[in-house]
Amino acid sequence: MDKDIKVREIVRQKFTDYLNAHKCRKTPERYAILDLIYANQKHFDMDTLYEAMNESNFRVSRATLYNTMQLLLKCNLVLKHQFGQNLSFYERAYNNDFHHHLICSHCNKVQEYKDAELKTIIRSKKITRFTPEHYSLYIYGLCSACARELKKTKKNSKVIK
Amino acid sequence: MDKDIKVREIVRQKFTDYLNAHKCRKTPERYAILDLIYANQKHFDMDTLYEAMNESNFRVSRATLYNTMQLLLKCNLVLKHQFGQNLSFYERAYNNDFHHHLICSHCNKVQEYKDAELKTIIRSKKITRFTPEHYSLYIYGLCSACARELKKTKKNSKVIK
DNA sequence: ATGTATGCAAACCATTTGCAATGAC
DNA sequence: GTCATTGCAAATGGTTTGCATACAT
Repeated sequence: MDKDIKVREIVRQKFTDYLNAHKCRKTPERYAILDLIYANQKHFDMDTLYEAMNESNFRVSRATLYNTMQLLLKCNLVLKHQFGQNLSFYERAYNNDFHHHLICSHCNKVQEYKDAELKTIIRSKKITRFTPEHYSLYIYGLCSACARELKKTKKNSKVIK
Repeated sequence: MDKDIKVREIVRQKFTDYLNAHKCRKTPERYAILDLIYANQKHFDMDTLYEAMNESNFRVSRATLYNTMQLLLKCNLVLKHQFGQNLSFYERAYNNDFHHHLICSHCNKVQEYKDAELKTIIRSKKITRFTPEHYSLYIYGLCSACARELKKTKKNSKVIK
């Protein structure tokens, strides 16, 4: 798609600007990682990205992956999420359909949740002595499947007793 | 304070209810951990809690600490936060002055941020196929000290060039 | 030519696990 | 007495680090 190519160019440019401003080298590894992240849409973890990089024609080490990810986080091209487990999730930040996250505290499933009103209100907040860059809203609770399952279990245990 | 003792009794009761409902044993270790958490007000990490437990007259192992924390999380007496680093922070959840979190992406300092309007709006959201229990809003950005420092650095670098 | 970035392997460290001993029920 | 829970020490696994080599500048 035209749009995807355009996005790719824009984020490459933003990355270049950041690397220049911080006197970092513009290595092919760094751009290959950025490209792969922006070629896909969804959340990913480091292991998935590592595997995907290896399957592509550009192999990088885990060290480089972590190093690059720190740069991408610093220039706000990637967002990092931790949903209570010890695994970190990432997602692209530019041109991303903005959303919040619903996390099931029973099965740990994560769903995206879009709410324009919330987005607007949170962004409009003026905070004294703090300059916001981005934010994450995590809503923890029960997904419909787990709610159903738990209700069933409860009913059964009543019958048994 | 009277109020603190009352809170202590209430959360102990809630914990007892949970342990009974799940046929878990009511060990002194578990109550000692709960008491210590509710004797203090602020955020803490596992290491701090472990040290504090050891300094108190009730020594527990790290294994028990983690085990108990999982129970306290499940019965919503404790909240867990991860602010991007690999360290998890916790705070008491009952009778807690509800707040959001401002995280400086430069120095990683975490501040509490209270906003009644946000709280009300987020809580009022009806989400299809999801039953919310609690939520976390993390706002990332620059704290005033870092904003000032960065401005200064920028100015200096201009002068030098 | 210089020194940053890479790959590799080892180190790190918060958290988890296995197991024998303890103690709640 | 039974079996969940504890403490200990070892294992786990995501992330970081040290160092020699490669390569962007």
